[in-house]
Amino acid sequence: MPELPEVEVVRSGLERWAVGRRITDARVLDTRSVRRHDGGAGHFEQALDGALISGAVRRGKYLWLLLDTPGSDAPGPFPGTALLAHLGMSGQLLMEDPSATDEKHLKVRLSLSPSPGKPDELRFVDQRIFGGLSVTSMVPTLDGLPGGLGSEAPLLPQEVSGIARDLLDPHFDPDAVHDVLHRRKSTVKRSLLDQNLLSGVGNIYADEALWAARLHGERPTNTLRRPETLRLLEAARDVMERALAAGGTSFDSLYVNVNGASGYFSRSLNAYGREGEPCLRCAAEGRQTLIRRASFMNRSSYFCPKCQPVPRKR
DNA sequence: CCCCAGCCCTGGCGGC
DNA sequence: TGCCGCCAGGGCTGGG
Repeated sequence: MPELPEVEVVRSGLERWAVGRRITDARVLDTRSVRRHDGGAGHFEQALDGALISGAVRRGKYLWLLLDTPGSDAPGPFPGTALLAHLGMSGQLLMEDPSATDEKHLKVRLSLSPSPGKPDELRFVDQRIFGGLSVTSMVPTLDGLPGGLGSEAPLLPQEVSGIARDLLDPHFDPDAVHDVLHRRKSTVKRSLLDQNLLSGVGNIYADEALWAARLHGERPTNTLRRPETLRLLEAARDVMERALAAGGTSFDSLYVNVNGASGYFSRSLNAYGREGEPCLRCAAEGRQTLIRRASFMNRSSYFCPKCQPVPRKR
């Protein structure tokens, strides 16, 4: 289940292996993987044909390849287009030699212009088809700041324009997030997962960040004090940075990075998935407390009832 | 503004 | 042994 660190691993891989090369052929093998593309699979293929990949950019869990398309105006104020990708639950972007056997769930194949020492195919593989690709137009960012990591241009794919900056973005503003939270009538975990407030945090890292910051996910946001918000955001950033340093965390064996190496990292999580197991912080302090699981938005939340006390009903 | 249910989808797994 | 139903996940839509 790729979350932000895994997507960043993919982005940096694409920057190294795909940027500067031209797409010489695009083939959609399963139209469901391009269902969000306006105009259908044929148009998707046509839009990529001959395009030069000039950058690899990410915001939250969205990543995109900047395209210079032949026949369009030369680089300049014209925003251009991008190949936008979301990996969903099980998406992979793999650089492969064309002779490599097709993956069972191969959905899209892009042939790239030859480049010494680099594989010539970029493949999109996706078992569960929650992810997808589309070719989309770029629009200006509202704040005039760079659209994401990997580009200084103040531009974003149109679909990403409503997605907030993520915790690894140099322009992320924690104080502004606190101000919104304090005004908002909601709860902390729900807001952590709100991609319009901050992006890139999924269910796993939300639980890990809450555990690290000793906050309960049902805590009303309007009771948060600024230091608590900053502690929580810092914890979330820290969890993601550590995962990124390790090459991307995932305990889903489906996930592999852009070079095909598994991003699996067997570091034990502190909260997520640990129902009935001891809270490690409590154990270190000489207590035995068991991690609890609760239903949340058709998913699960894991927390320590001692370090993360359930807020009183108001 | 906020919340929730439902949908997209596959395959692993538990239960019978 | 096989079949069925449940579960996991993010993002989006539409309705309350």
